[in-house]
Amino acid sequence: MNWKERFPQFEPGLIELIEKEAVQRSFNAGDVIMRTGQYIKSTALVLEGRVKIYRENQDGGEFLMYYLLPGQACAVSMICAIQTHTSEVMAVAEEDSEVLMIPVHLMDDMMNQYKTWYQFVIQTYRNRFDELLSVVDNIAFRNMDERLEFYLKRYAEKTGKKSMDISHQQIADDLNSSREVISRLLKKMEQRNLVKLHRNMIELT
Amino acid sequence: MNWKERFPQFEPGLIELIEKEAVQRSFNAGDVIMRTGQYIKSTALVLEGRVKIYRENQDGGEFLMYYLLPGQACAVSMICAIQTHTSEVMAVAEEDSEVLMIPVHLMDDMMNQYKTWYQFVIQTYRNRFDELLSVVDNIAFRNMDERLEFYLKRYAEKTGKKSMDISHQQIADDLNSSREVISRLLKKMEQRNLVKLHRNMIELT
DNA sequence: TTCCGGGGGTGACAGAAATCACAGCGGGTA
DNA sequence: TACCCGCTGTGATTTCTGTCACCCCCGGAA
Repeated sequence: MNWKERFPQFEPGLIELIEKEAVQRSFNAGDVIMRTGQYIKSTALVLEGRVKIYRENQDGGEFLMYYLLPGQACAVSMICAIQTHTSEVMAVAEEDSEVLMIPVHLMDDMMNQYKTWYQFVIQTYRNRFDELLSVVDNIAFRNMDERLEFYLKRYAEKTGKKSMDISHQQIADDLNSSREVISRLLKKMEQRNLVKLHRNMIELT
Repeated sequence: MNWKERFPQFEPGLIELIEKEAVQRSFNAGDVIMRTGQYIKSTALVLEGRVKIYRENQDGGEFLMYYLLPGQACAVSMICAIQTHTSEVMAVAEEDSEVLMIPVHLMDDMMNQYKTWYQFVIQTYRNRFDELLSVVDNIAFRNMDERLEFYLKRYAEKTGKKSMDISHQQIADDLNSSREVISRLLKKMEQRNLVKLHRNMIELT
């Protein structure tokens, strides 16, 4: 699939510029696309696959904030590009993914010259901001059992799948919890007929 | 103080437009400037005082996200203005405050016509996004004792004061915790010589 | 002065979650 | 086949936090 079909709203001049200056990169499932603290040279637009954005702390803890789907962009890379120049988050490919990398030095001109780009950036800020607000809701107001349900439900929404190939340990990492807690909560959910548990796979019902 | 001195970066045409269309409003300490779910008619720029932005949940819980100081604006009111049309947060004046209200129907034109406004909006998104990231850090990775320390330290930074006129109950509300927990943690901080406790007042040392 | 309500201290307890310990199971590899 | 390692289940224990009960203290109002 051609990348342009992911961004039909872009105007011709912008498409031409991106065509000339941007680089398309492929990542395998599990690859780290961007590390916390890494110098940011490009803004990333997702073309195919699915990317998870994590917040990390010093002690090796990590916390899944949200997903990026095809047609979406990393708001953080747009922000960091101009402010701090190093990434505040980690981006990981959850599936094999295609990503379009646009050098940050072009951002200013693109914002000024191409209205469709400007609208895209504003829209990206808005969507990610909204998403961050619901992340705050979850960790500020909800217990782990509700956060786990939200986690599974969101996965189903984002992927359209009703089964998840994932270990309890990975879920615990995403929620910054521990494997035992997640196992126990999943068992309770199974007793309530919300899920069926298998090895390395969870069926959502 | 004239409002223009708070926004020296604005260009003449923009100042003229704001002068003509915006309304300046005064709030007393404790006044609610905007409620969750309220229809948004204006974008708010803070001229004087200090405004606290809260996220609320259905059960009456609230959670302080960040402060707005003079010269800053509510990113949420910019976002909601166009997307959902109702506020996702609550804004409360912590001190007597002056706020400039700009009707949202002007936003589109202002973004297009006035580069200094556009830059201001982008900058606002960035700052609030960064602030939200550190909020996520705190509640995702830190225990209540560290969150309390962050809360006090941030207050000192934002106000430049080294004493806080506030009850333990109000702190508990801001952190979505309970009065007893905050009292106990403050006592421990006092034993470590980080604070001195008084009635309705905390001295930061 | 007395009364009363809000602020603050403290112990007892309950529930959520993290941690430790250990056992069974399954799938891949030597 | 035998082995190993990662995934899962489960009990015991501890820590953190929220909740309940009850106390005293202060300051303003009557």
